[in-house]
Amino acid sequence: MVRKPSHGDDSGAAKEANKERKGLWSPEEDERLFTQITYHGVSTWSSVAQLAGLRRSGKSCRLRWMNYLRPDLKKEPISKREEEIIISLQRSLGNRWSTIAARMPGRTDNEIKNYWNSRIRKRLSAAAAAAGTEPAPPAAEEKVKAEPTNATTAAAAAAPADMPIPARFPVFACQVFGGGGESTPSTTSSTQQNSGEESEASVADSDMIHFLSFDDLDYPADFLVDVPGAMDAWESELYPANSMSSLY
DNA sequence: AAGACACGCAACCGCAAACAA
DNA sequence: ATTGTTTGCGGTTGCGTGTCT
Repeated sequence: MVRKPSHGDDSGAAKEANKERKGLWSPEEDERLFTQITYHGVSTWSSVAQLAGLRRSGKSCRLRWMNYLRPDLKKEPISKREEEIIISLQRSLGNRWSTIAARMPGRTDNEIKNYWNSRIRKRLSAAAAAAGTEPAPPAAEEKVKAEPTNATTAAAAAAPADMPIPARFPVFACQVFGGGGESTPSTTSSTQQNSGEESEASVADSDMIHFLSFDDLDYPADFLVDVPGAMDAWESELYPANSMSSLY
């Protein structure tokens, strides 16, 4: 795969004009895509590309929107706290980056995957090498369902016996576009409603993006994923349809 | 100052699942 | 039931940039 730094540079030939563009996105392309989705939403991604006048595949448009243009993305670097969450979720779920990302508001699967591959994995490997042990293998699907693991036990031990599973884990409330109606992109139209105060807050300030990040929590990262049922309880309360991916 | 190297990140690819005709 | 299309995911690649020698 060869990817040229081609943005804005279409070497002119007429037959090239109909060719799909690849490579980095230009600011103009970003603007076209953003405007198209903001004002008209998404029916199919290939139609978005067409309507926006972009010579990009629908797939490429989707990726650009999901990983870069989406207004609800966090721009700041991944925090220490978030890193703990990633490590913990990866241990429980394996390399299911989209599932992990769904539990980390404002973060994308690509971002988390990159962060894992470029930083955490190396660090864990180095630490394991220093300790003379193999790095822990990615969690298998069965591991999640299996008997409590050492990590689980450790986390359970770390959490006070009487620590209740919080009624509500950190709430992700995102209402990007005010007003609704036609101008509301379909990509956000399925934003889940939360019960209670958070949902009211998100509606009250409808042009703002609200996050209550993991950093606001007092619970240890392990606790979020290792206490059996905790995540499910959280997820099912916030997302009754059990469809985290429908957020986007 | 310049070349080599390492790292982070954006974006591609292939595949599988979901959906529509 | 079958076929074609679209979407979503995870793995991978390679460019751009910072750091080191």
